[in-house]
Amino acid sequence: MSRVLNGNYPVAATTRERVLRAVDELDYVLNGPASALAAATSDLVGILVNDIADPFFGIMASAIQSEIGGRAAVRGRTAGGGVQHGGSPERELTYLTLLQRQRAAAVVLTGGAMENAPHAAAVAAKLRKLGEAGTRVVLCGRPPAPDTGAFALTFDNRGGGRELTEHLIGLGHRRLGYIAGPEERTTTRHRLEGHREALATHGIAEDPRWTVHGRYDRRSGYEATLELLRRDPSLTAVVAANDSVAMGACAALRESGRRIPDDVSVAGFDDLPFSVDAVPSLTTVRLPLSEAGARAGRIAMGREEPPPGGIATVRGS
Amino acid sequence: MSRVLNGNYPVAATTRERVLRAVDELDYVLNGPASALAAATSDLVGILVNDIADPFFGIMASAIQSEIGGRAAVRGRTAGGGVQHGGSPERELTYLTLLQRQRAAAVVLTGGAMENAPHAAAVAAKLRKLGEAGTRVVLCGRPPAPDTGAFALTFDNRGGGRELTEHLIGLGHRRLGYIAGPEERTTTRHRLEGHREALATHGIAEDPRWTVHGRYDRRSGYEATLELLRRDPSLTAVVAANDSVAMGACAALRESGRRIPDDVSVAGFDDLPFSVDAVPSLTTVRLPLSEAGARAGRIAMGREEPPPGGIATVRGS
DNA sequence: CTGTTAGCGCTTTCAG
DNA sequence: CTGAAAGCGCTAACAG
Repeated sequence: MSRVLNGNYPVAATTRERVLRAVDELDYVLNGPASALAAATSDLVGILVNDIADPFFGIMASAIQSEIGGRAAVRGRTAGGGVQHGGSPERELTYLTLLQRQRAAAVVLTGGAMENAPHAAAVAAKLRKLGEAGTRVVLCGRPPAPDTGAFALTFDNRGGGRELTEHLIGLGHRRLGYIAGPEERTTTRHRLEGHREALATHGIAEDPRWTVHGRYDRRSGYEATLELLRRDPSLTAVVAANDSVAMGACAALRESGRRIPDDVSVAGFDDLPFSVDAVPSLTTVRLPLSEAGARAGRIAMGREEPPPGGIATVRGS
Repeated sequence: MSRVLNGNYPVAATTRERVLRAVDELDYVLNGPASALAAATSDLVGILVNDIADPFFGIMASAIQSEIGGRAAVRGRTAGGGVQHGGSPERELTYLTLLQRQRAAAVVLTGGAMENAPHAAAVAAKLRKLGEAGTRVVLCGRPPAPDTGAFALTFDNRGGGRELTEHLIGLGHRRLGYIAGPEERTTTRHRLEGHREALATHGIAEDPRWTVHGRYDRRSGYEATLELLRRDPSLTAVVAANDSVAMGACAALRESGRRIPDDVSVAGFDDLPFSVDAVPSLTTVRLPLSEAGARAGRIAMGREEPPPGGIATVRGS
């Protein structure tokens, strides 16, 4: 009987005993879809990531998952694997619909959002609809989505970008290359804005040759660095969109015969586990991936009070 | 009407048109649980991983997912996140039951299995039951589970371990430390057996001081290396359970004032993306993570013929 | 505390 | 080709 299995109803100890034994003998397993249909809610929570092979998302997903104990469903946005075509808008919506179809109890969207206007509007509409249907929506490491009812735990990408560049400027650098992420992504834009703020603050004029866009992976960092060096061989520092890109940059610099950090300094973003082993070690901005993920997971489960106003910036320790 | 949405039934173009418009206007979304209940099958496929924050699993999961397009559900076995207590047996079974409850269309179990006898039997029983219920079960990077009906795509951990150690022996090493993974794991045992085979082949007597067990993470590699050096400071090579462990080993060696590879050689396993950036670069065994994952995904979807006999060893390229 | 009953929203027959 | 009807296995509400 459902009453004993769900434990949300008074049952005599003796009856419970009897039911439990029967369950055991027939190794009966509750039918999830039937429960979900009858109760009009499933206990699934969806986690949307760009690419689960990327530790940036893996770490957040792991933290979220550890908080929602045994009912996770991580769904990749882009396929990852072979063709890494960056976050594909259609797929993001498709996955959201899938979760909506499953009547998910909660959905956590991780990482930066795409800024393509129509797509952003479509996602916002979808989030609102999910919220109305009773699904808790949490944005983790992603900017707020106004008027959707979604809770947001954001990172201070702009501030991080600014501090990183200020650090390099403090070291005496005046010609800094910048390898940005894909265009039309909030993460890309915010980090770049922070970088520019730092330059402006210190009266360094921007040179358009010093910025190049790429993907968030190592190969892209390698190629972009080659391009940067071609455009201006006198650069003394390279700021990368994230740590993977920074690793690619290091490889390209080494191949070009430059020593790090003697000839050129390299800076990254995210502070992924492998960064500490880069030799010589990388300057990078630590993002509280685990902390944010854990908190997002708890909010998704309704076990933690959402931040006042529904929005909070999670700071590194 | 379900007939047009599922497209598995002849419908007049005009009727379809009418339905589609209505769907659009009401932004109607199919009720997943209801479909699953009525049809007695869901289209979910579960992916079990030890720790999604570990790129070893992330890469496989990504590849699997890219093949099952839009119906993945990655479920972590151990929580990952903070306390990395290795794969917990109970949780593995719990997740399997969860998938069984959801009437998953398929389940992919990734990575090594635990060798604890009662637990292994319990898992085998569960897999058999899943298979009987019509769920396709695929083991990816995991040894076969006899008589369960599960398909297995295994890695040649033993052969890889052997070749790795032979490579080091070929370089002239005679005193090799070995940092093994957690005990009672197939992966750990197979790699270690390969290592020992290589030693035996070349007439090198094993010294019990040279082997130490740890976890599959960087910190463990760091600590184990310190222990190894304490036991025998004259080691000239360290073979690690995987690349993360190898990174920790490198750090410990450097701190102890040893140069790599001049004083001590280090070897890893898995060939994860960051390994290439370890300087000087790490000798490591490439595991076909993506290839195996992709194939496992296709088999799970019924889009690829399972290997003859249900078992295949996936080889690196 | 416990037995009974009416749906949940779909898929799948079975007749038109 | 299309309408109608019978469940799928469970939960929740209602009487005992």
